[in-house]
Amino acid sequence: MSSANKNDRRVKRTRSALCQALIKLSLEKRYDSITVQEILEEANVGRSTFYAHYLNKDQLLLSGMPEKISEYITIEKDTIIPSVKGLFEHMQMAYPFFKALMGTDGAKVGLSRGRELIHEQLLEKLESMENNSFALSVPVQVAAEFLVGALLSLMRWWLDNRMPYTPAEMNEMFQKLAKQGIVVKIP
Amino acid sequence: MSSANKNDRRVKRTRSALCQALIKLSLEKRYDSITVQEILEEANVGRSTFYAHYLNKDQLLLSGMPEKISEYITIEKDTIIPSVKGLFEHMQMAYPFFKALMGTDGAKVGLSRGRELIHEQLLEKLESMENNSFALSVPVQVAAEFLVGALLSLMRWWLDNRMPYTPAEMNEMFQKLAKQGIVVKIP
DNA sequence: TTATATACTGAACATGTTGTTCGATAAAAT
DNA sequence: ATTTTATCGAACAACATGTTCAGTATATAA
Repeated sequence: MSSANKNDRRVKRTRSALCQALIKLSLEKRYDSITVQEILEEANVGRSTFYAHYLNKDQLLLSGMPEKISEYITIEKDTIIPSVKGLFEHMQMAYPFFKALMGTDGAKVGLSRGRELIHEQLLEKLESMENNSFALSVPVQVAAEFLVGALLSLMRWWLDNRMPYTPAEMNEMFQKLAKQGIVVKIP
Repeated sequence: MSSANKNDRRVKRTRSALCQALIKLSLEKRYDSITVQEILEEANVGRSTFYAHYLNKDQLLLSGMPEKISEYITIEKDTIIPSVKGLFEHMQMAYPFFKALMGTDGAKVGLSRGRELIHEQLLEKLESMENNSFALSVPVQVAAEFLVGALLSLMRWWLDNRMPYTPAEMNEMFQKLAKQGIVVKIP
């Protein structure tokens, strides 16, 4: 694969067209049910050209994924739990892509990779947190799994429901849930 | 499909063989990569017979899934968050099946259905909770998504890591995380 | 602008999977 | 023993995947 002179206009044009086509299609139907054939037709690209660039459909999707989620999950001054405001903002900006990637009918491979990235990042933050006058209520591994699952779930729900809250609100709620739990005693 | 005299010995034998074969295979390789052909060979069942019983591979898997998770997520006397001890116990008993269903390399359709069932159940419990001198810190929908994701994530992690804690311990940790959050201040 | 390099096309191909059909056979139920 | 029906197994069409190759179009660089 990989003809790969990334600066050649034709290469950029082809890759872009394929990526756009996949995203467009994935907003119309289940990711699993999308065939390479359909992508080719939508993008007006030849079959052999596709395989000159990507190994398969999944690799095409992953090629559009940022390498580091780190930049979007940050620790802010007076918070204990990492902030995910930047993450939701980024999702908002690239909504169709993330919908394709992690929506209910999205790509398993996308969710899987996303989970890895977020897990990595969150685990690091949690571990650094432990040296900071705070202790976890359960083993780090368990806390990390709990949080990753919860966060991914919220992300997905937010995408599926057309982003019903602002990124700031989502972050606030995530903070509250993670830090204080889901329940508040009535005074 | 559906020859469907469920009492016929042959039917029971065939269905059982197919189900066992799928589970066995899914412990050896990724669910996605398992073909009907392989299942047939493993189960020693004819191709046409398979399609007489199930629409496809996914339906075969789902046929082994309990209709109601309700029985395994219960509300106990002095807890606020529903208990998931029974759920983990049930997973322990049917470990290979649940590994196939929801392990990292498990079936997307299985996870998806599992999510629906647990979501339903958890939402109901949360709503009934609200009438009971407790309030949620965020909208019910958000809390439910958060909890479902977190729980599924823990379940999957627990299966992937060969059940490193007892069901009672998993329940305790889930309770703590959900009720009080992940962090505890050092005294 | 011309020359060269190379990305793209499109069709053909082998391979593998899916789901269906049907007559023959085996094994249940009665 | 007879009837009913589940299973077999082979053949089939439809479709998707990934590869190959000669011809064409189009960047880039001189």
